[in-house]
Amino acid sequence: MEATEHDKRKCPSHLSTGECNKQLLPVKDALDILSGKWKLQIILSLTFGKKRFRQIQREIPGLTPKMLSKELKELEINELAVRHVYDTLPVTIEYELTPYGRTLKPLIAELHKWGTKHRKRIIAGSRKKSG
Amino acid sequence: MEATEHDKRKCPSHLSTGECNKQLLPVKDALDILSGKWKLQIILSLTFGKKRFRQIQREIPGLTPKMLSKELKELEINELAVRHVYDTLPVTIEYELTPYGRTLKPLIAELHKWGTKHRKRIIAGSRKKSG
DNA sequence: TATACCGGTATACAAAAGGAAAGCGATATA
DNA sequence: TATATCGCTTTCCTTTTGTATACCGGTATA
Repeated sequence: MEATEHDKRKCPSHLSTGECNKQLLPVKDALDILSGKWKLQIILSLTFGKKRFRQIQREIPGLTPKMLSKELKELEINELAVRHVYDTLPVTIEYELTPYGRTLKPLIAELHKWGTKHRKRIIAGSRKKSG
Repeated sequence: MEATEHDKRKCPSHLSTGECNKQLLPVKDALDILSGKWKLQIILSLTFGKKRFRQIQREIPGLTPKMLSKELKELEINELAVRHVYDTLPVTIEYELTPYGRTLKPLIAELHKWGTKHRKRIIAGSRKKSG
């Protein structure tokens, strides 16, 4: 009843392969937004308040201005962060998480939850393998 | 009271920068497991039952054996999938999601939820920008 | 004048991810 | 003998991602 006789079975009968993949698009979107070497750290940095460019850079060792610039732009495009320009002399610029950006919080919390369990499991597993 | 006078503020006072980054490691783990061009599709394919190598490949247009092989290995290492070798002639091989692999479901659902809202928001936004 | 900070950009390069195509040993089919 | 299927691996190549470094115009500070 559960062996190898399901050669044609793929998706639930009401979904074509194409529809299945379509379901994955939003998942990929969410994943893309969080992916990239510095995104999470930058988002985390901004959850603690408005920050200036150099300030973020100083907080995150190894982060180059090019990368920071690029990632901040992506956050802006996705409306997760805003760039404020203050009319001082010289101009002061600050980046801030938007309320929308803060809606990522529960999602990141879920990732953290699963990731924490996974760390325990895999580390425990590798200990066992040689014991 | 919320302008530029918080130059030293970074993390909550009880967390050092190092501790903050440590909190991000499990999040990155979870992200890494789901990242990669074909992972989600492969996982999805396996949620509908055991599958043989070529079978998965046929279901996912564009997926090369090299990539499939690589991604399946990663799933195995993380104990999200198992590789069964049946003693037939020639040997038959099947891949299956583990119960542990199925624990990804709620996480993927969360990603889907957020991603769906985000799609709507960004698509609506880009319509507005030229209207 | 020289130095440093600000908010970045530009250029060149290296590393990682992914794609295209061929091939391998085995079995089956004609 | 020639062809095809299975479960992959290998090699070479392109694209994407990230790094290193220098630089820009502007202001401030010595």
